[in-house]
Amino acid sequence: MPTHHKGTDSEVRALNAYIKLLRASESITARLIAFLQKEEGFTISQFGALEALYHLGPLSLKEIGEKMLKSGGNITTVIDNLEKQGLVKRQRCDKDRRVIYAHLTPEGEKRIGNYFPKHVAEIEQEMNTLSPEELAELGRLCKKLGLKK
Amino acid sequence: MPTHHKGTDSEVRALNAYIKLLRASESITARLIAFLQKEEGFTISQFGALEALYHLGPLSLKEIGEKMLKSGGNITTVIDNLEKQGLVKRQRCDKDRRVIYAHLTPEGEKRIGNYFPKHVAEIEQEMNTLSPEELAELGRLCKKLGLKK
DNA sequence: ATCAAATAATTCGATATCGAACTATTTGGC
DNA sequence: GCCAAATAGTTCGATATCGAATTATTTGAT
Repeated sequence: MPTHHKGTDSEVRALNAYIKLLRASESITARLIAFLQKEEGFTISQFGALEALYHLGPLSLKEIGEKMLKSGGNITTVIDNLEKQGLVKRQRCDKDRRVIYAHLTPEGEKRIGNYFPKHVAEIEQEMNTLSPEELAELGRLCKKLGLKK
Repeated sequence: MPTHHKGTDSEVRALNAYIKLLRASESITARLIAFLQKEEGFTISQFGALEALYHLGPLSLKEIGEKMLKSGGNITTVIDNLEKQGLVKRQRCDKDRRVIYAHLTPEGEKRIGNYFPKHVAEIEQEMNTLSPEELAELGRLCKKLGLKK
């Protein structure tokens, strides 16, 4: 058997908790992506962009990147692919011509508006293994971690 | 202002908890990836494969895919790139010639063996915002979620 | 008013990732 | 023993993702 890493107790506790956090997040998200794919054929990034535009209205590509925690080059690609599908349209800003806004087309609005409630229902199904109190506690602990740095 | 989704209380609780779970997992992982990139230049997938081989010994490509929850086609690519860098080597199995094992080269062993403790130390830094009791509770809640389905 | 620095978006090359089609090999039922 | 089905890996086309270089535009300091 190969040599294993020996950590301090504190490291072992941290590592175990992190692995479980990651597994939970990844496995739930994987099932949400599978559902999304089956229902609408959107990728998770396409869904993220559509959802931001749906809830916040037209956004610059930079703003979309900030919401989604993704690089500028990536947002260009994702919006390209949504525009090809006719779900989103670009519009250059008149005040500042460096900026380009993306907004939903009627078709895009319809598709995401139809899908979003199903997405939330799926999340509820995934999370309802936990009681309301447990959900609140999980939220509190995750918030503390996410704020780090 | 655009129209927002109205969900049941249960949906709202689930959605809020899920978003925090995702944010915590993504933001910690993003910082771990940045550190990994800076220290060793590995991608997260390369790290995942190296770490599995380091702790478990030689594995078939299929086994690596199962550990990493990734598709077969993806594992082929990741192992290709590690092999190009001379960190891993493929070896066809004699008993069952469909199977290919990957094993660390001495260079690969050295690189991952040197890096892994730093990785754990980073995780400890990230997670030590929470007390040992909170880490245990987080682990318990995440485990319950991950097991779903 | 001018020009350097900052900012927004795009492009490009590398890697990741999926899923489907394909190849090689093994296994199981007859 | 033979062939169909299962299994392991690869290939391919599409999308994602990063970070660095590039282009266009705006801003700020002098």
